[in-house]
Amino acid sequence: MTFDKTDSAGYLANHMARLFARAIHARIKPLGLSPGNFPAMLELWARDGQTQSELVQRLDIEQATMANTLTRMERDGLITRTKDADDGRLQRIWLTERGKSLQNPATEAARSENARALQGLTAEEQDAFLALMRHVIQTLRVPSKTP
Amino acid sequence: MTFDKTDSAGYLANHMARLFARAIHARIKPLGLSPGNFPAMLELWARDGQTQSELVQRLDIEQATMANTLTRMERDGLITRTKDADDGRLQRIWLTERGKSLQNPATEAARSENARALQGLTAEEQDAFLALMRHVIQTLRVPSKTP
DNA sequence: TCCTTTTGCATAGCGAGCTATATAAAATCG
DNA sequence: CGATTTTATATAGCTCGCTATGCAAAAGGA
Repeated sequence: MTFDKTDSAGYLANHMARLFARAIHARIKPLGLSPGNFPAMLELWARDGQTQSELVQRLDIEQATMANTLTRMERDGLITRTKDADDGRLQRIWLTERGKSLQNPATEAARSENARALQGLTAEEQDAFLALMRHVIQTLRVPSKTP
Repeated sequence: MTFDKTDSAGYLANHMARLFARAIHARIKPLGLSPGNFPAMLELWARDGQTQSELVQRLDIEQATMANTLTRMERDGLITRTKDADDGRLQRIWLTERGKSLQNPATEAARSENARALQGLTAEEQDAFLALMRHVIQTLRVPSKTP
């Protein structure tokens, strides 16, 4: 039995994600951003002052991964962390002025890279592609019970 | 201007690839494999004794990444490396017996995880999804010239 | 109230991706 | 032929994903 990697959804997903990361990295590096902190920035641009656990939940990232990412982002002057006054366990995450100022250029970079990646597809194909990815993501999010 | 991550091909690609990696990792861990060495194993199962640079080219992975992956695979008893007699620069990569023996269980694991991920899609939708990913990969492989 | 459990975050340690750089062997060029 | 360039691999050092653990604060139960 042969196994053709170009017929494997998992292989193609990995390859495509690596190519997206390479491309977006090249675009946002001049802004002082990197692919790993982009999702957190998106969340914070939408609502500043979220807690770490809120970000973890919304982005489907492990808590430890988020903690490390936030440490790098703080080091790089994108965010600050403050303890919540009411609940001493909570760390609230706040964008710095520099972090806020990157919203327009960064989202513009992402938008244009997305457009480039989907170029050559009709509008209907683009919509279908996004819908298919969302569907597969939903399916994969329910863990497989390997019996 | 809002930026919805669930409308972003790059964000969805990253999320989907992480979910695939989590799932396939759970399935092949009992075999002593991990997601990163699966592509190299696929190549070697198809043709044993390839050089590192051949693997790099076929898998679209950076040379340094491949070198490190092969070091781990050698450590884990999946492969051995031998210097080529004719060209002293070349390292040829050979599967161990254990490496060869994993072909059937590993490809079976990948096949069934792929099937699970695409479950709920019609056969036509599944084909279309793979074709769309291949198309986007081809587009992304030509580097963007940011002017 | 005190003890236990739950929750939120941090840290250690590994895999796997990347860039940049070093080194050896082969190929090429004057 | 000798010097230079090219090719193949290795290494250093970073990001960012993961699991496993530890610890402090809050919540809940006897």
